[in-house]
Amino acid sequence: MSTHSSTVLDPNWFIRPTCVVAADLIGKILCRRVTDTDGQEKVLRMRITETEGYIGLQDTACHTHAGSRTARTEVMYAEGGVFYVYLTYGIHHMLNLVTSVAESPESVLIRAGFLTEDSDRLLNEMDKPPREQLTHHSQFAGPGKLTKRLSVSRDLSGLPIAPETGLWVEDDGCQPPVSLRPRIGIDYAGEAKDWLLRYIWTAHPSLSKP
DNA sequence: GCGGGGATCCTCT
DNA sequence: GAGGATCCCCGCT
Repeated sequence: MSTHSSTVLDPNWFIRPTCVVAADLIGKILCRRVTDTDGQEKVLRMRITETEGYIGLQDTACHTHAGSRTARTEVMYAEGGVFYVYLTYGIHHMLNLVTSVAESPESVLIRAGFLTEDSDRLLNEMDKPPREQLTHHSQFAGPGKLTKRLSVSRDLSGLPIAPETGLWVEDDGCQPPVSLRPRIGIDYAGEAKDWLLRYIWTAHPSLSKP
């Protein structure tokens, strides 16, 4: 049980420079409304430990590089405060939060986090296979695993980051130490692959990589 | 219409 | 550390 009070981040909170949002999101709580086995609505709460910024036209690792604008990437051109979800490697859904002003197609990828204690117990109870029930689920290291466990998929793309959509972010005042790293999995991106746009909760065990 | 590649993860060695 | 899973997306014809 948390004794801290949390406030919901308004979609307008994301209409700021992408690097600032990506750094500020470390320690915030990603909240997902789910239905448990009894048909009861519950909320899973995952504290964010790792993000990456993708900064639009000049960023060769970004889907909107050089102004590329397709049906998939259209939502990135919206005003900050909506989701951008896409499929990669044919398997994994990637959860992004669109940032900055309209026509500035940038976003923050959520890469890792860990469940609050209450949510960890809830997810264990919801898992059907007995073998899974013994597994400790609290660490969500990697963007594909994270979306799978939180049931995030493409149908959320373009919807607002708000409780009405069932996925939102809360702030309870947590301010962990943050370090910068190069982004993961973008070796093809020329000099942009070395940009320090990956933000991590310093030395946290839930990170996808140190 | 088609072909190649990808902001990953898991398994096997 | 290497490789396969698996399929949407995009660029080209």
